Amino acid sequence: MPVTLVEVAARAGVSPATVSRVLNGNYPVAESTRQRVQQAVRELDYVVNAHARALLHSTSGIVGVVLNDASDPFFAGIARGIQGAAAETSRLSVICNSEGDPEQEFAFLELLRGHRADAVILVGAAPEDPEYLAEATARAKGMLSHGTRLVLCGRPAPGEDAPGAVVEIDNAGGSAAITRHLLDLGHRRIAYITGPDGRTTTTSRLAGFRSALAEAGVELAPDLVVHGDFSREAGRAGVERLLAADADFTAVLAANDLVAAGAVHALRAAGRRVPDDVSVAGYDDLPTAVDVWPNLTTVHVPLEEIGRKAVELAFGPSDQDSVVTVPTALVPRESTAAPAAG
Amino acid sequence: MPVTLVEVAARAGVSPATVSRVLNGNYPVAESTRQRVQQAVRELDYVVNAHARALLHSTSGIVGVVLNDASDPFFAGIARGIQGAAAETSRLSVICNSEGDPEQEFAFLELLRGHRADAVILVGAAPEDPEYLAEATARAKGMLSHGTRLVLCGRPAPGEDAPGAVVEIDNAGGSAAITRHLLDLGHRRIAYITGPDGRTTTTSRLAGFRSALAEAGVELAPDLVVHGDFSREAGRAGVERLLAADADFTAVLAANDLVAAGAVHALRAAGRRVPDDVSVAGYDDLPTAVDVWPNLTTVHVPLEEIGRKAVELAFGPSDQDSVVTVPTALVPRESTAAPAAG
DNA sequence: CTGTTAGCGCCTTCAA
DNA sequence: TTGAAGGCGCTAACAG
Repeated sequence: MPVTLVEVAARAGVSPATVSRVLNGNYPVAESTRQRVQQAVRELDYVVNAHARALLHSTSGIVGVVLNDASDPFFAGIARGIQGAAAETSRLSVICNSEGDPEQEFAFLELLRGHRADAVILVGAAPEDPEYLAEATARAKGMLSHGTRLVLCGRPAPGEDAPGAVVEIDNAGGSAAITRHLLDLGHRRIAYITGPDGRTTTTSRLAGFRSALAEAGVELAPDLVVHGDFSREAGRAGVERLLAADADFTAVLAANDLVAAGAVHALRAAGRRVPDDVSVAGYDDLPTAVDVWPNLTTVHVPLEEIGRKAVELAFGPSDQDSVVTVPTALVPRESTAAPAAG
Repeated sequence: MPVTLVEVAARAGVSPATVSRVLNGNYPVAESTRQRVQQAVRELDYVVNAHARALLHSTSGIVGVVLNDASDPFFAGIARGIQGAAAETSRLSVICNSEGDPEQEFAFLELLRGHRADAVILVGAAPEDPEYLAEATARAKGMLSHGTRLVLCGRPAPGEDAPGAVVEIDNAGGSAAITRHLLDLGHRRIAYITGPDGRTTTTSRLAGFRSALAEAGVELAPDLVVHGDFSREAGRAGVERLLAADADFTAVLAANDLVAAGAVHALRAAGRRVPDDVSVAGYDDLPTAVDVWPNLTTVHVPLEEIGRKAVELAFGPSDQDSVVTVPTALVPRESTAAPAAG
């Protein structure tokens, strides 16, 4: 149904090759001929078939992005950066929501490979399951050997020998920094609501928290760590569990800002004032951190920049695999304060 | 670099045609042959070249989504629905952020046409500029005549004769409903912070507000309508302008929840309690509506469902262009209450 | 400067 | 049940 180059050629009274040359502009064509061709292109409303072109070049101009859920503000931020950087080089970014399901993730990888994506960017925490790791590494090798660049984004490289570039977030560092912030305010009994179990991000953020406590010589009561995921609901449930267990804490550090938002709610519902009675801190500095009242103290993660960096690595000149670690920064706001005396 | 079907054929000791038949499964092949072919496919880690296939079928399996900004929760919600529905039919969704710029929007349309997208879904409010309308209508006709389905989502059809399917949001209706909610609580001096000027969504939400007031016989002071966009900042600035002008109001209705969140902030900063001194209401029921304190009274818009509906229209059996209007629903929460006496 | 030719990877007749 | 041949739309050689 769409117009083809041959039809344009016929209309302009030239050969297909000439039309192609006008379109691509990498070749001398007489001005008058060019005019006629462009005229015909406009009249027929012709657009080159990207597939036919991809067949020749074995490059498609598409960037695959595989993430848990693009409507989650964390992923949305990164995806935005990727999309922007890709668009600047006339590349199309294809977003695939894996819902955190490895099977779906692999299925999308396959689809993208079929479309000969120039690069695939895997965003977000990875399962720590060794079986997954093995499979992922194998897939990664497959993609690379078939000419698709692979970038891991927000997750560490699956192993020493695993190929591909990596944009890591300094999760442990940021987590330690915000923990020290709470310690500096005078908190000693800090509860922690984790992310989903068995994910790299969860582990490293928790590790940062523990290490900062250890460094300060503060012991962590085991009942102060409650498991959750990255949702508001987890924050609410986490605080409710802490309160039900009558746990003794003056601050809550949450795996991310959504969890922190949920925690603030639950605390308020239980009649505890934030930060007067309990301080709450989050992570990621999502846009919603300033919707929460009091505004969340959190750790800024430059999401959009991470996305751009990933594209840069994907198409950068460097042929060797590189690892970039993006720094994080403490953002003190109103949800944290010194603990009440006593 | 990637493996081709011919190589698989060679490895399996059969002809390319046979491999193709095994892959597509629409044709009888001897069981033993099938086995050998599948073996070869696995060994070589072969994936069909989607471009070569697209060349034959003139269908690509991709759905283009053009929106302002996928990291905006409104668009993110719709995009999520689209992506889910598309994935269920093995289609890839390509997200393009136009940043609200018509030129970029058209550029993406061009790109998507080049990729022979099976359908293009245009999401979000459209400029009301007649020049834009004309251009958009022309483009739409072009796409359709070249075999790409077009669905407008969250914007009205550009005109009577404009082609394509439409998923409309009942903006005027929802806006009228929430206005009545405020009226029922006893508010008479309601300020309104609008969306960006000259956009269909802005206009229809404002119209709903006005019509509900008119219906109730309440006159609207012109200084109570302040212009903004769909951001938190606009909400903040809007309230500050109202306060600076010493405007007389007991409630603020915002164009969406982000604006409402900003409004709540500014009111609190000015020492006005919500809802005791001033009620605030939003629109869209974005996830962040419950992060705001007090939780926002708003109008629920089924974003994900809208996305799914759009895909349905795009690939549904119906050949005629259809218009679906998605209903909205009032969600009363804590940010609205009866005005203080006096 | 322009036209002709061949082929990218695959699928679909048509024959065998 | 399988193979051979042609062509989808385009571009990169190679002539002219």
